[in-house]
Amino acid sequence: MADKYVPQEIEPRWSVRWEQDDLNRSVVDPDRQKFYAMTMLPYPSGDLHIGHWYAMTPSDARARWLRMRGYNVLFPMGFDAFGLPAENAAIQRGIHPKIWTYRNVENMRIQMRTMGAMFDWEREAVSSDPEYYKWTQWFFLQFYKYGLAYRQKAAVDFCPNCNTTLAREQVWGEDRHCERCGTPVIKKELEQWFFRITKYADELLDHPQDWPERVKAMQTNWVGRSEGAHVTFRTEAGDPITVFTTRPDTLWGATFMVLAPEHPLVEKVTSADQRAAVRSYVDAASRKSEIDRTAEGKEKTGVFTGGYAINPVNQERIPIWVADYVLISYGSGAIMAVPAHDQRDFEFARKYHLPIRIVIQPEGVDDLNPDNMIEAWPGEGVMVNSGQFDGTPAHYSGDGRKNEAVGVVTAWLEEQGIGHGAVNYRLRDWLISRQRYWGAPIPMVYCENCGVVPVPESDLPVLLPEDVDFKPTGESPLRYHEGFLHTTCPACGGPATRETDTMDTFMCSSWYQYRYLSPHYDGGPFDPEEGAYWLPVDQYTGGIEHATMHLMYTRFFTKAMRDCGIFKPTVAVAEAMGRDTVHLFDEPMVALFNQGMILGEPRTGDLIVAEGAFEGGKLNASHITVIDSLENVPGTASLGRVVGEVVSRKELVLNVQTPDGRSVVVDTDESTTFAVPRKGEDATIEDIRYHLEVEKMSKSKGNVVAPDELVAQYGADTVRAYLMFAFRWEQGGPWDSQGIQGVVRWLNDVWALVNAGAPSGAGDDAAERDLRRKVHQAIRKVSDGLETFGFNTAVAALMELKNNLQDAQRAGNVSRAAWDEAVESLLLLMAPFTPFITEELWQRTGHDYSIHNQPWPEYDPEAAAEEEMTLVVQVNGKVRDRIQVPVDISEDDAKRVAQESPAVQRHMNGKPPRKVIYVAQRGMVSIVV
RNA sequence: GCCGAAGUGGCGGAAUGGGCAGACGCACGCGACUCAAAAUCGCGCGGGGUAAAACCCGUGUGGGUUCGACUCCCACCUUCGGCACCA
Repeated sequence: MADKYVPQEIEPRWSVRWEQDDLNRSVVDPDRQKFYAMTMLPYPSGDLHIGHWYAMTPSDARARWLRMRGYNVLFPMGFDAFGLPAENAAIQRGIHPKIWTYRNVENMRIQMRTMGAMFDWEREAVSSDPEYYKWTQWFFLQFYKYGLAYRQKAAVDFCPNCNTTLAREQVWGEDRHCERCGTPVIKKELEQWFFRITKYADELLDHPQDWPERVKAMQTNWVGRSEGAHVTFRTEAGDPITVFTTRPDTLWGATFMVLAPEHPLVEKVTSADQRAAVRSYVDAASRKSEIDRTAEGKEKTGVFTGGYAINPVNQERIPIWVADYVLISYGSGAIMAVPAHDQRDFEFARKYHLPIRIVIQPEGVDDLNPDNMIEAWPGEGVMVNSGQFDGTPAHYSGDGRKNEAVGVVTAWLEEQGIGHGAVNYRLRDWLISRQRYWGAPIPMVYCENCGVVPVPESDLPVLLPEDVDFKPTGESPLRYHEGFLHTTCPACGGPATRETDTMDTFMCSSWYQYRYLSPHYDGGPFDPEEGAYWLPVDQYTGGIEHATMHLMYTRFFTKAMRDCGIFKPTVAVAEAMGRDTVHLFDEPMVALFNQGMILGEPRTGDLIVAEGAFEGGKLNASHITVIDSLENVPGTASLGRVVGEVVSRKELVLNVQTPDGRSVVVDTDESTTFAVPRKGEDATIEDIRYHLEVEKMSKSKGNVVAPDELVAQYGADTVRAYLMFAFRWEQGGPWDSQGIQGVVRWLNDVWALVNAGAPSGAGDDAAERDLRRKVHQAIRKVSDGLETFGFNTAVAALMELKNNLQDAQRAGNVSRAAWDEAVESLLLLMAPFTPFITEELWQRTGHDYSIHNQPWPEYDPEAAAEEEMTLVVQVNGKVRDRIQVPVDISEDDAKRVAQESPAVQRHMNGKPPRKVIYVAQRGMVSIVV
C-alpha cells in the first residue's frame, strides 16, 4: 500500500526547492516570446484574505500554463503600501504606520509563499519604499514640467468631530457621515494639486480591444462626453453668459435662463427688489451638501433674479433665474432653459409658471400644445417657430444623438459669431492632494520670493520623516514637523516651506507595472532594457471595483508618460530588438479580465429553547438548549421560555426569532448554562451559531474564511483547485465549506492512482485507444478553459480524466506504456492548477525536475476523435431515438438507419416524411412529417 | 431615469457558430464493508407518470422565427453592479 497524500509535508519541501533553484525567476531573453502577466497588487492589511487567493491563484495557473506553452512569462507581485489604514492604526493603537505596514508586508509575504504562485520575488516592489516613491515624486515633477499638474482651490470632505480631512472611502452612507465617529461630514475649501486627466478625455474613450465591455462602458460613462454647442447670451447690461447645449436646434424655444447658485454673474444680474430672495436662496444652497440637494427628490427649486438676458438668435428678452438643479461644476454653470424639449426645464417652468414654446413639432402624432403638455418632448420632429429654420427636419442619425438640425444650426451660429460647436465632459481633473501623513510627499516648495518651486530631481526623494505626532488635528502631521516643513528655496536659497500634503495612493498604483521590471533601478522609474522587452502588460487581472478609478488613472499615467517622453529610451532599445513600437506605449495593459468576489457562507442560526424569567419583553435565561428541530422541543419547564432561531448575537445577548415571526431578546450571564449537542454540556455562548446571510465577508459579521487555516487543513493545492473549480471566476459567489470535499477526493484519488502504478493486465487495443482519446479530449478542454479563464470547466475536465484513469485501472485492460503516457499527461495538465502534488508525483514517476518547465501536452485531434457516435433522431422536433453508429456514416445511411428505427416509425404514424434533415457535425437526423 | 451584467435541479455550475438540457462536483437517499462510526466502494438523484417501459412537462414570464431555441428576435418581470438634475 502506497503512502498517504500529506500536502503539509510535500508543499513546504517544494517551495524551498523552487526558491533555491530560482525556478520562478524571469529574465529578459530576446530569443523567446515574452508574456507579462499581472494581477492587482494587495494593500498590506496584515492578513491574506481568501479574496487574495481567489484573485491570484487562477491568474497564476494561467501564467503557469503560458510558461509551459513556451512563453517567457513574468508574473510579479508587490504591495500597495501607502494609505489610510496604517494611519488609523497609528491613531487608534499607537503603532507607527511604517512599523505597522512593514510588519504586515512581512507577514503577507510569508502567507503568499504558501500559495505556490510563480511570483518572481526578485522583482517585488513596495510602494512605500523610498526607492519606489522617489519615482512617484519624479513623475509628479515631470507632469508639472509638462503642464499636466496644477494647483487650485477645491472642496474636501472634512469631519468636524475628528478634526480631519477624509478620503472618499471614509465617508459612509446616504447622510455622508464619518466612518470613525459617525458625524456628518462638511466641505472645506483647500488649495490642492490636480492632474489634467481631462486633457486625455477623448483618448481614454478609445479602449484596448481586449478589455471587458463592462469596464469600457463604465469608463465611457465616467468620461461622459457630450457634443453640442456653446452659445453666448448677453445680459441687458451686456455681460456675456455662455451656455452649453446639446440641442442648439431648440434655441428658439429658450424661454428663460438658469444660473447655478455659485455662478459669478448671479450678484450682478440680480435686481434690487429680488436681492433679498436671491441671497437667501444662494446661502441656503451653499449650506446644503451635494447629497442634500439631490436627496430632496425631484422637486426643483429656484428664484427669479429680476434680471433679463437677450437670446442672440431672436433678440428675445428672457428672465434669468437661479436654481440649484444647474450645477456649477458642469459645462459653464449656466443653461438656456427650453421647457418644451427638456424635462427638467419643463418641470421648473410648470412649477414657476414660465412660458413654454414648441420649436420641434413631432410628425405623425397630434401637434404639441404648451397648454396641455404633461412632459417635455425630447424626441424627433421638424423645427417650428424658429425663423428661417422652420421646416428643418430634426431626426437622430443612426450613429448617435446628433440630429441634422443641430449641424445646420451650429454652422449658422458660427457664421453669425454667436456660438460654435463644442464638446463637454463629465470627467473632472484628478485631485491628488491628501492631507495625510502615510503617503509620498508632493515634491514642491513654497517660497515667499519665488512662489511655487519644484524640488530639483537631484534632491529626490523628499523623505517622509518618521518622528511625527499622530494627533488628529485636521491636518497632516507633516504640517507640525518643523524639520520637514522648513527648508530653503531651491531657486533663491531663501527660507521656504514644503508642501505638506501627500499624494493619493492611486498614484503609486498607476505605474507599479513599470517598477516591477527593475525595482531597485536608480537611473529612472524603470530600466529601459527591461521595459523594451517586457512591456506592455499582456494580461492584467483584478477586481471590477477598480474599473473607473485605478484603471483610468493608470491609463492616464501611461499616456502622460508617453507625452513627457519617458518611454523614449525604451523605444530605442525596443527598436534595436526589432519590436514594432508604433502605439506600443499608448496603453499600459493590452488585455484585462475581472474576477468576481467570494462572499460569506450563509447558514441558518441554531434552533434553541431558552428557559428563564421574563423581565419586560426580554428573557433572562438560566439555561439554553440547542435542538435540531422544532418538533422535539423538550418537556415544558415552569419558568418562562423562548423557542426559535438565533438570528444574531451581541456579546451575551441573543436575538431569537420565534416560529410565529416575533423577535425576542434573550439575555444571558455567567450563570447561564448551555447544552449544545455538538459540544456537550460545557458549551458557552460562543458555541451558539447565529444566522448568516450571503454577504461580503467581514470580521464584524463573523463570516470570514481564513486561507491559512484551509492550507493547514487541506494543503494549498486543494485550496487553489477548489477556488478555481467552485465558481465562475468572473462571477464569484458565496463560500461553501462542504464543497471542498470534491477537490479533496480528487487529489487523494490522483495520488493513489499514480502511486499504484500501471495495471498488471495485458493491453487491449480498443481500451488503450479509448484512454488516449480521453486524454486528448481533456487536453483540449483544459487548454480551452485556461485560455478563456474558464477554470471551473478545466478542473472538471481533469476530474473526468481522473475518473477515466480509475476506470482503466480497475478494468486492467491497458498496457504499462499506455498507462504511463496517460498519467504523464494528467500530471502535466494538472500542473498549473496544483503545482505541488504534480511536482511530487512527477518525481515519483521517475521524471526529470521540474514538471513546471515541461512543454504543455500537444492536442491531437485525430486521437481525440470518437469512432462511434450517438445518432439523435428527431421527429417533428422531438427526440425519439438514439442510435449508435460509426462516426463516418454516410448521410444516406444515417437517414436510412434513422427511419428504420421502431421508435421513430411509431411517431411517424405511417405518414411519409415531408423533409429529412441530416446534421453530420452533431450526429442528428430530423424528420418532419 | 440612463448604461451594463445575469436569471438553468436542493446547491455551485456545464452545454464550440441554433442540434441529446443538467457535464463535473456538493448535498441527499439506498446498498456493500464494519461490532459500530468515519473513510472508502457500488447504485440512484429535474418534475410528473409506469410494475417496468412508453409518454408528458421542464432553462425567469409571454409571444415570434425555425424541422429544431438555454442559445436568435420582440415585449415584459426579477436580481445585481455602475452613473445619476450632466443641460
